[in-house]
Amino acid sequence: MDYKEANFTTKVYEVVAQIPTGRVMTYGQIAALCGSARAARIVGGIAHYGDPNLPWHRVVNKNGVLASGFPGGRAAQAALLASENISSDSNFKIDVHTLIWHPNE
DNA sequence: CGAATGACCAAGC
DNA sequence: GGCTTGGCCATTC
Repeated sequence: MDYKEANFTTKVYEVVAQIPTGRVMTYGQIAALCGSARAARIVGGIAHYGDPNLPWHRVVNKNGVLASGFPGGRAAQAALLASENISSDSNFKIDVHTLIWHPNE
């Protein structure tokens, strides 16, 4: 992919699409990578109105808990995560210390 | 084009 | 310690 000339939404698509299996990212992290550290809500908005083919199930909030408005509920998202060896607890919370990934590692 | 929304975050009570 | 309020900023109607 090319470098600049990308709108916020386009960058979010790229970032989310590049999250490796078995890893997750936070909305704030993605927003910061896209140029607006405070635009975490926008990432969520894109997730709702944007491309449904992207692995949004790998995106969680800063607390390490699965998002709320996921189609089918958090149980559906947890099931997808379980398919990728990501374990979530009874509160749909994941291990932020281990599973959070960032592209520069 | 203007106003409202939103899958969040941080601070306050 | 958990719940409520306000602010953020791009996208959508």
